[in-house]
Amino acid sequence: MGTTKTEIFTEKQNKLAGMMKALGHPARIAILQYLVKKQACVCNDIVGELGLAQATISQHLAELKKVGLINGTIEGTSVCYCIDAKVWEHFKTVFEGFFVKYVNKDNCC
Amino acid sequence: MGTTKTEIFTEKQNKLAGMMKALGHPARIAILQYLVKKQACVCNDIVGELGLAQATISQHLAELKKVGLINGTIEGTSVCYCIDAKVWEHFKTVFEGFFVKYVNKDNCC
DNA sequence: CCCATCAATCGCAATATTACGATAAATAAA
DNA sequence: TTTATTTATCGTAATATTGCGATTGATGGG
Repeated sequence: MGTTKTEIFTEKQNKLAGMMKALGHPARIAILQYLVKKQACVCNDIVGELGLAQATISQHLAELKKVGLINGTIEGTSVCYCIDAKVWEHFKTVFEGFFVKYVNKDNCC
Repeated sequence: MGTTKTEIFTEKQNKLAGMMKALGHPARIAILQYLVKKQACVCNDIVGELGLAQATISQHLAELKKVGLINGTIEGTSVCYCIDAKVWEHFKTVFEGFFVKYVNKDNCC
């Protein structure tokens, strides 16, 4: 128990849920919004922006990297992060695809 | 520790993250897809559709209800569920608003 | 009334997530 | 070389999530 039963769902369902989950934390939302706002690579002043410890930010960055939403490139002694435009677009498309499917009929409730 | 530090984020960031989190599990994705496919109120044959115990499904339904995505109306001895069109539309709009903000410039990474 | 059925809730166990201090590894500056 | 800075990782603690069996409360049929 305690583990999600991924084997009973389709690959697509698991993938979509994973994408949503990656965005399911305010720190990760904030990080992405910051990167979007800066419209450029951003060295890790993210730690200064949010009120979380460096180790915690690093963990959140790793999760965003895991789903491919951000890239990090080593820049001397620090690391620069930016949004992966292609993956960002993919997320957008997949999410739109999910929500577009519902056409409002006359439901009872 | 262990708790998300909601107080350091904006209301909007917390809300958006909460919405994403609600969709961050394949069972909840599957439930919504099923309701969308049926395009109608659906009594709890959802339990038969997915391979999860009744108690577990009930929990997932409760979470979807919590964010308002579905409504449940008592129909005799069973309960009928359907998607809340207004909230569905709201999710769609908010998600689109989040993703639209990124315009691809020439980034370094 | 008595029994069957359906769905929410309780209680529990297993696992995942969040957060942070401490440490390690890498590079830059002195 | 020594020191400072930056970031990933480790270890740990607190809390949340997932899943299920059992129970409860409600309704309908007999």
